[in-house]
Amino acid sequence: MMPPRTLASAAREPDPSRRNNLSLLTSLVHHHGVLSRAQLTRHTGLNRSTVGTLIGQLVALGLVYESAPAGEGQVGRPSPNVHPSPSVAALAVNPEIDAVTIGLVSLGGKVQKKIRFDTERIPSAREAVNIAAAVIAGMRSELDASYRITGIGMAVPGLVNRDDGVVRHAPHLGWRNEPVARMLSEAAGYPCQAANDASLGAEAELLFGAGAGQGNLIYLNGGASGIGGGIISDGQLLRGASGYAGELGHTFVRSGGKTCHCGATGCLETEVSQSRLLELAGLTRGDTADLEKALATSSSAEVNDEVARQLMFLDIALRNAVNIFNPEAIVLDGFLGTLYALAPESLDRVLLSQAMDGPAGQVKIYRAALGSDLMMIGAAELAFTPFLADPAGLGTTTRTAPAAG
Amino acid sequence: MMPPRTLASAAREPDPSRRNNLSLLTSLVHHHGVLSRAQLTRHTGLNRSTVGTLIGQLVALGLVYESAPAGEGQVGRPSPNVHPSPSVAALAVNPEIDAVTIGLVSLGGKVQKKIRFDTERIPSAREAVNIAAAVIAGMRSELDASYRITGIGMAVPGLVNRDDGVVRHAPHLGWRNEPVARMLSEAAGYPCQAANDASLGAEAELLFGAGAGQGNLIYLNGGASGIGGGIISDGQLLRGASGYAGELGHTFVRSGGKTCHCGATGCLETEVSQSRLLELAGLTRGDTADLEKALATSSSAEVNDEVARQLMFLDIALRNAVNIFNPEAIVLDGFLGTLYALAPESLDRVLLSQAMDGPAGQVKIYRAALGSDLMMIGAAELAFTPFLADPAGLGTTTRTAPAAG
DNA sequence: GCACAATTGTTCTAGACACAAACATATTGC
DNA sequence: GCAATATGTTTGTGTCTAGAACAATTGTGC
Repeated sequence: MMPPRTLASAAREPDPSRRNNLSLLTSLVHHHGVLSRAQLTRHTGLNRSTVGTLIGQLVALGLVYESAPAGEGQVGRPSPNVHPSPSVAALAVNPEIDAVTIGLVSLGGKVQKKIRFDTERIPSAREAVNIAAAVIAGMRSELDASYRITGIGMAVPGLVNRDDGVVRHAPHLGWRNEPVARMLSEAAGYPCQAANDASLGAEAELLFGAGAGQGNLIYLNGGASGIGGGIISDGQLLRGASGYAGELGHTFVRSGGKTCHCGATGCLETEVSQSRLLELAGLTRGDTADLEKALATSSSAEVNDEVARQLMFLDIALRNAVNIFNPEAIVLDGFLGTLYALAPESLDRVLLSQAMDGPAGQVKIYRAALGSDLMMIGAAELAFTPFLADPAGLGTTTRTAPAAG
Repeated sequence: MMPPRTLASAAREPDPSRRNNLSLLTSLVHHHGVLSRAQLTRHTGLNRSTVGTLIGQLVALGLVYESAPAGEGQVGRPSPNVHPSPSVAALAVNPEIDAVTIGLVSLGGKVQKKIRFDTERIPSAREAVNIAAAVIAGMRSELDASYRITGIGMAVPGLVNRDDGVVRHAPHLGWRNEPVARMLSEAAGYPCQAANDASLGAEAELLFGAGAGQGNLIYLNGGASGIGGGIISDGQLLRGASGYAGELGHTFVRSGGKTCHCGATGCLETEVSQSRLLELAGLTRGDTADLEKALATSSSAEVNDEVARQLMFLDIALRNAVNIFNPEAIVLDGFLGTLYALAPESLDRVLLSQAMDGPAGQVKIYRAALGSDLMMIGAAELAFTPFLADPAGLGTTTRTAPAAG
């Protein structure tokens, strides 16, 4: 019953051990930026000669390139540096209430291009997809000429089923059950995956930002449209059964609080909000940067009270999270970073005294480091992940002649 | 041609791929109990012939044995069943406020022996270790004759640093900074690891109990000494930076609540407690079984109110946990299982309406299934884990001489 | 009952791969 | 310059898994 064998076009399957080792090396280079061959040998524990052949294969595939050794300081033969190829890249898409941002991120986490398309009103899923597809179509000739695209990653502020890329509910965008990944994939012609924006932010901060190197971190982002969270445990993003995990914005922090749009009462997101701060600071419209400036210079008692109140609720949520996760780091982004900057010692102290001895002992709070590139890097990681799991697999998908970086 | 080579005493290191495959097979057999060779072939995706040689090696090592095929129903040559060897076993130790329980659990999760040693007062760490060591010494000749022991696992109700086996703080036992793993290891002569009891309970329920087969579950246990929790995410126990993760008993559920022994206010553990229920039910002393009987037959309004109150707080904690983890299952043990049994539909309904759409959609609540064997199985898993990671490695460690103590 | 299909264990062979050893190369320190 | 050190490179070897061919065992159709 066996016809000759599987179709000849099928990619040559390498042994799992080879695939695993290539994946390991590529991931290291991607996440560290530059590493010497000797460093790679030490990090992987592989043999010198093995690393040699593996790097050779990666170079032949065009995934990394080697440069002349730095050549100073060390005794012994200098080891060439291995860089991620800038021509391997992923597309990133981030729809928000007032814009759709499209980015091009190359291996190594470098944002090569970022295009923010402002919208007059909140975009529908279809509109967001069309905008993204149009921008990508515009870049198409450049992409085909100079890049190998691993796919598209989409960061959506809402509940996203990571398995099928369906947005279950994005309250601030007003989306419900939108299969955005499939829509964008069909419209743009690249494979696409979607996930919650804060989860991707957590991943980006873990790999390239404030939490670099930590295995356990909590990322909390406060924006115009609420509070999102992402949790990294043991180096892995917490996904949950469908990829909905991480909704720390709906932590219970107050008995008898207002009803949240999620249906419950006393959620962190309803008690701690940027809009209330903006209002008190006398800013009718403004972003996080404006807010920070206003709050730092304000001496109004009303403002100070509100800041203290919000810090108290933030503390309850963080205490909870620390007890549950025992993280090494907490990364605060957006206006939550602003709040923390206003009174860092108070939050540090309260957390230390109120959370349990063990978990609180080591935790450190950081402000986010990646700024506006964060979402692009996080979303791109979504498209890099399958590629990193089998770097040689992309070889078969290679598009027309690339130019060297 | 062959220079000295590495010292002859060094264990023969198999290739990582062989080790990995042996580990995979052994874990499957351990967690499923019995599997046919054909099933193993399908589950692992390995070749028939490869599975053959691997099973052969495991049989030679005495880790599994084969039995005659069931021989019915299926067309084709019958495939022999592969069983975990009952002679491979781990020791389990669980100190509590009124007893120390020592168990012997064999591969496959079967509790072969369980000895409960009642204590007149709360045991100190030294006393608990001495009791365990004495019981193990008593079993020593039997262990040496009929078992291969992978090690000792200890389940402690408190914060345990999993890396070094130090109990940071066990409030109900009154232990602080006790290096119990090292102490017991020295006293009993077997390698020992320690972890939080509820975390191990979660793992046991995942592998052998109510949550079998689920990748994401939350386990909550309510006992005489408070509420402990364990979280399984993507098939892995959440450990956190030091293994302290999972303290769901200290989730914030009430503004202005009493101060908990942990230093914070409004913890789940202070609002939902077994002792208050026992009191109202008129039981001066009693365990969970007594309580369940009393509550089910009681018609006192006072009791009903208290049950409703506790259910409300439990719901807040569960809602939080569901939003954060997006689990498939919640497993309630101890008196929390009792509470749930009293009004299952109310908890189900509230959870569905108050938690966010996505995460709550799929979650199911179960009562724990393993009963009193739970802690033994969970603690033993602690000692099985390193063995399962390298099953062939144990062969070299096989004991013959008993003297160690 | 007997032939045939279906499924699985068994044996043998070949290809892939990582490692170790020996050799080559490049830099530091004296 | 020369030794010491560290690393790239080349070559051979042992291990391991997949695949093919064959054997064994059961169900099914006539």
